[in-house]
Amino acid sequence: MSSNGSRRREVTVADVAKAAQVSKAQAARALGNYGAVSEDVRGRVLAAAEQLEYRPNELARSMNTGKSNTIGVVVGDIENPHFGLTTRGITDTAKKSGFNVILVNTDEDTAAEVEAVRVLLDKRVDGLIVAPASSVETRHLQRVQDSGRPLVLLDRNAGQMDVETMAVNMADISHESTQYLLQAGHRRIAFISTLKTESPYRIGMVLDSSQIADRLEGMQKAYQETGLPFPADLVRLNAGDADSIRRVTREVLLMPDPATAVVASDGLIALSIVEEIQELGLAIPADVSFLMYDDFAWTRLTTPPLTVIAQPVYNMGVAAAKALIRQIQGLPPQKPAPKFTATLVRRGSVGARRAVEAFRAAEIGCACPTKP
Amino acid sequence: MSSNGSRRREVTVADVAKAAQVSKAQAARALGNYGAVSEDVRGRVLAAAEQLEYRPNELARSMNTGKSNTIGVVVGDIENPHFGLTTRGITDTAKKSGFNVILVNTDEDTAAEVEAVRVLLDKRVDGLIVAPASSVETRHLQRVQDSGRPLVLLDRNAGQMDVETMAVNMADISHESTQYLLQAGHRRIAFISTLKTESPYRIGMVLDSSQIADRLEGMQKAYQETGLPFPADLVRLNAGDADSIRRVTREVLLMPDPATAVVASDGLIALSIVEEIQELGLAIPADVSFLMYDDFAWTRLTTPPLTVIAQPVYNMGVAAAKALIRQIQGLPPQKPAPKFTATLVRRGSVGARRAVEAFRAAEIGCACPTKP
DNA sequence: GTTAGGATTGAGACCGGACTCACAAGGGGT
DNA sequence: ACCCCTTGTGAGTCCGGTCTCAATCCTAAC
Repeated sequence: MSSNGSRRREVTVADVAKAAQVSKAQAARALGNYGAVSEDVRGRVLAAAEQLEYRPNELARSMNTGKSNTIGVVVGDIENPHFGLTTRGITDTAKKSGFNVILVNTDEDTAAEVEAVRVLLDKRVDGLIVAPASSVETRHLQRVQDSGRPLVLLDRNAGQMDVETMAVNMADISHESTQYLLQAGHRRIAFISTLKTESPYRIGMVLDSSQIADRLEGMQKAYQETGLPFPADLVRLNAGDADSIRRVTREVLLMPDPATAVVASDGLIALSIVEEIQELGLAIPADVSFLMYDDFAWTRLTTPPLTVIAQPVYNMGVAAAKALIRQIQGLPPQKPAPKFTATLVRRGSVGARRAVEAFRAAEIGCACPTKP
Repeated sequence: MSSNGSRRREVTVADVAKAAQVSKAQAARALGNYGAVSEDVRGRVLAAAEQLEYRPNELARSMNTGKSNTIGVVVGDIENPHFGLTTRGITDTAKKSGFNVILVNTDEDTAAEVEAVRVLLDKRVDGLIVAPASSVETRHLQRVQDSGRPLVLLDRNAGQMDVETMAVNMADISHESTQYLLQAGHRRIAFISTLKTESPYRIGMVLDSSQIADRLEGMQKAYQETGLPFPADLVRLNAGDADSIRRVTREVLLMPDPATAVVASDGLIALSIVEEIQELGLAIPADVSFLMYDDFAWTRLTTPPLTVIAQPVYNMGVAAAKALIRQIQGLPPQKPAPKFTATLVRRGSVGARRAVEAFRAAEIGCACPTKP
């Protein structure tokens, strides 16, 4: 109905001022609610504004206040409910303080992350929350700090940078859950992650992700304490897509000395692993024990319900946003930095180790010739 | 070279111009890559920019180009993987064309949505993608249209507004899946949704959500064709939180003439329903058949795998972003408006109706027999 | 040797608000 | 009546870019 072709010029303070027969300065004061304005003028201006459907141009406003009331959030993958919930925590909190969120997805690609940070900085966001893809490549984050723009990290830290970081202590929970598996009799525990690396894992390798590094450290510590050798051959990284996750799962379960327990690095990867286990005809936990990071609601619906490592993801999002906003407002960081602890939720997917023979049988019966 | 202490003033074109010993206009041309600039000047300017680590202020740029290269996305709940994936489709597509995304969560609250739209408009986004909470309260969307700002809707339409809308034909798929359930012998089919309404459902009621309305229409049509009465008493709305979902589930399954099949309106609600069914000691599909909207990976992991209505959510996100960007660039809408069809994925949670007596038994002696 | 015409260039006008400054008017104190 | 101080007000600057316009160069054509 209305002509949309010719975009009508937006109404500005000047227009309102003219309509209210006052100076632009007065109109601005009345609308911006600052300075001294007589009741008479205020009334006329507000009426005119209403009449003309005036809406302030936030861009212009941001321009000379230097505040955009917008924060940038850079995550690896919103599709992953882990980040979905965290994002929810961030946006909920941001909204309460009048901030909007520009969300950028990096697909865990550092180059994309660097670009994202640059663009957000160019857009003059008031601050950034980043779940860094790499804990090593951190120059871009350092640049954010240098420019004096507030920054808060999520999930993983960035080298030895001194930044507020909202993350659980992965080493501890990994240690605890590995102990749990070891106590159940497992010796061959596989750890499968999407983390991209140049070469296959070997002990002592420097990993790009502090989070994964910590988890492996926790595992090793548990093994060490028990005096058992750490099965580094079962640490499988680079399980990027569903196919490679499934292939890796097959490998660790069908190899000569197979894994008797599998740990999934996140909720997305877990889906493919469990599917593959089911497809191999193996039963959880009778044949293989299973443990995953992140507690999603669906993990209670499988048979058996899955044993998981629950992380307070929503709260971490909330805390990250709060910390960032505090920084933006120039307040000092919260006195005792908030600590987040993950908890091992024992449900039913971890059982006692079974005799290896069963696996051998499975291997032979499957007639799988794959062995690189 | 690197920063000294704190907040250095941002480098501007003027600074670069001075360093390169040219006028501000020339520097701007060289940097903005427009107008005529000699090789000599271009070189000096770019060198100076590099040297000073110049970064353009996108705010200022947006201000007089009128383009912010940002689109606003307003959804009900990012936590819901349905929107998570859609959002992924939107951001992926937007990024390819150089657009950023400001994401706002409304919690399916119309007031919040109105506010969100206003704020985004004030921020001068180039266009909006909205999954409207209400198909009735659409003044704010009309206002977007009137202002000539591009708009694309997701999932649900808005009254009789003429807007590009990316959504599946819910009536059709609902009709199809209801037929499927009816053919399996089910007569008492429950439909549970979070949709907020003033009063309980009754036939002919005007619903706020076109999507839910269409689904119910499809169900009714299927019943009508079979000459069977539509069990309006089993349509349960307002199942907002986990508790009420569970309560409603119990109600429809334990009432005198109980439902023999349950349809979950979305993937989030489905979790609680299935959990409650399991807790009641009922078996799927032996005791109750189950069907849900949205195909999430985890639905393949339950025993039995769940029968679902798969919607091309990612693609709808992609299409919405494409359509919006097309509008922003002033191009005409895609010739044949893209059609999205949902598909019924028959897995294993729908079975033949069981004798009602079984339910009576379950109701009376919920000394729930543990399943095999 | 001019001269037309395109390539370069700098000054300055915007964009739409926020904010500084100079100045007028009104009230109170002495 | 005089001075001080608190409001109220408009003109104009600024933020950091884009873009117009007129002036200046330079080179090929006449």
